[in-house]
Amino acid sequence: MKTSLKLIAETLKLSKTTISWVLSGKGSEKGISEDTQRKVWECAKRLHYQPNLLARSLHTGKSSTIGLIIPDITDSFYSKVARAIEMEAEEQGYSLMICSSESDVERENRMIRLFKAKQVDGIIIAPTKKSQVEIKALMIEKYPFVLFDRFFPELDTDYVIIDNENTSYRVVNGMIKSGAKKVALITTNSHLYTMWLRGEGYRRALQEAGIGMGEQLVGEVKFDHYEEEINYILDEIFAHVPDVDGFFFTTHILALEAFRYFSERNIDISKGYELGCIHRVSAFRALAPRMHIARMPIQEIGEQSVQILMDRIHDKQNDMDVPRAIKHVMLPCHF
Amino acid sequence: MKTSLKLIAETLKLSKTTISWVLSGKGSEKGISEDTQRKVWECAKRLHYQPNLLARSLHTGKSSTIGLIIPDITDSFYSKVARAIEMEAEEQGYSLMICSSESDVERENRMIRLFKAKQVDGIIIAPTKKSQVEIKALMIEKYPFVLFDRFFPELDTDYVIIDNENTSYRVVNGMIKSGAKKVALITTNSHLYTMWLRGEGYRRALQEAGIGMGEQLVGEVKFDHYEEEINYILDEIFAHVPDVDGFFFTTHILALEAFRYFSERNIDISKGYELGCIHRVSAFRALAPRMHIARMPIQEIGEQSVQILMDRIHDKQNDMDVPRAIKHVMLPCHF
DNA sequence: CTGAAAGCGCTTACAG
DNA sequence: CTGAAAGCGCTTACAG
Repeated sequence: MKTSLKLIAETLKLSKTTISWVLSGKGSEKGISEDTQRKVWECAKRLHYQPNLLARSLHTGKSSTIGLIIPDITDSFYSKVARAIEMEAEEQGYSLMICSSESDVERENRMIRLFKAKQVDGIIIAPTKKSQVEIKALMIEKYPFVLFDRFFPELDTDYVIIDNENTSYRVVNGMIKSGAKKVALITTNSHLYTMWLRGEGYRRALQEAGIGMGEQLVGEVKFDHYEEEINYILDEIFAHVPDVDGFFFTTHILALEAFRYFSERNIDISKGYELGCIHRVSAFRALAPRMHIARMPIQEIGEQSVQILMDRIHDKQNDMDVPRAIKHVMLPCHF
Repeated sequence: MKTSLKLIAETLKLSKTTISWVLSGKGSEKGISEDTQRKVWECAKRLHYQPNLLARSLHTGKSSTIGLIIPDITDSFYSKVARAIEMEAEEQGYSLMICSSESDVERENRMIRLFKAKQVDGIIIAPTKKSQVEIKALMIEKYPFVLFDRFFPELDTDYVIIDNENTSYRVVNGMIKSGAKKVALITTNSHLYTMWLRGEGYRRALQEAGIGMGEQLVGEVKFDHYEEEINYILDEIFAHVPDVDGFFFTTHILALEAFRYFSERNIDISKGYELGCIHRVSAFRALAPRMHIARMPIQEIGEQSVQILMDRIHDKQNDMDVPRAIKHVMLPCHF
């Protein structure tokens, strides 16, 4: 038989109440004798008692668990944020459930519903473009949640993002300062506001420098088949702008794929080209030590997301009538 | 008020029982009139009813959830296996909780206890070397679990691993066939049986080829500070064996770090060197397209781990007296 | 065709 | 100092 409060109570001929008080550390506070307390602890240990957290949560109405939904667990950016969130949550006494939406709206919606059904206390989401149905439901129900990395300008939710426009601007600016005159933009998913902003920063940098831009320097990669498509797109750029001397990648995934292309085409990018990218992966130090990189503030994203969520959770549990203001956190990248 | 069975029952002036039957799809089976069923569904939808899975699990004794513990969620191998496991589990009607042990035994033990307290139906673990306390507890309690990637030869548990010895052998053999004569081994964590076996494969390949080996060709990197240590270790190898012409890395992380070293030292590994590695990351296609790589059978590891766990879970739920035999699955890598 | 009742394992007012 | 009792939201034998 599984060890439960009841079993301990019967063994010791005490009530479940007493056992519960002692084991939850309220023994002395409730005035239970030292002697009894010792016996209870001893017995719990002997029978390897493990409280059933489901039962506890069912009663208390809180699970001390938060859910995290990311588009892709194998993406180094998201997995690093996941780790930061896990650490921060743990510090706050919460455990984390991680799910991957695989950038699939339906999957993401399912995950949100599942988290709610499992009574997580709050949810952190890096949403997919069209995920509004369940997100709106969360808003209506006042279910604690916070978005990160991506958000919906038309929805008034908490979110934690990086300053995409300015980050891009600074990276591209650095490339120009280093001598690049014809900088190409390699990007993807521009329908995401986050990605669109990265394009804006690129454009502003070129404009300010009085450097020409144009359709021919912009490569929009469809993310579904980026491996093949990037070949075509880079080929096109080289064909139309033979003197291209810089590539700004809006994500590390595109950059890595481009390196594969350069290698296959025997293009030596170590001279004559300036490269730029948002988010650093370790391979870059070998592939392109001189690349202009904006490092994601992983730690800060994790901490802020958890912190905001904690506030929402506590507000809800304390039944605040006047909710605190929506938080929009925009973090700078590291250079 | 939160929508519950009770609320629907009161609204419809029916019993909770009826609502429960209908909503769990057993309406017709239990002979509940079409009309009532329609009403129940309509009402549930209107009130946005979401069953409380905690309550259900508490009653049924199963949570339809499995736990996964990996040493590092940001490691591309583990995160890919995690994704494979998530997909496979979902197909079996289970959802997944992922935790990272950060290669910390105490953390891992805590995670195992937490999973049990949350009543997950089973656990999949890529264990840290010394994690035996809670693993043994799982064995004693007959709690369903399966190890992957790493295992304990002295413990009789289910596990899914790759054929480490033979994989290494084949990679190094390929390097030798391509002309390498002085192949260095760059490895780490050799106290892990898994890693030790990879060294064994290397040694067998050299031996069979009648190629000399020796202390000077073996670099054991302490994993804690591998970034700095690999510099020292590679420097040593070049110093003592100037004509070294091959490097076999037992993990992709070491290989990536070595590429950074080669780049910093201006060593052109594209000629005159054979390289080998277990597990492929996308950067390799740009860094060293000719590298000899054994690709991890990610999908198979995920599927097999989940499958074995499912069997254990079902056996337990059906109270099998005669447990089925322990499963040791050893998968080949892809070449 | 439908319902009353017990129970999963906890917590927590309330009572003495 | 300790206990009896209710309740969290479900499911499921049992009864009619």
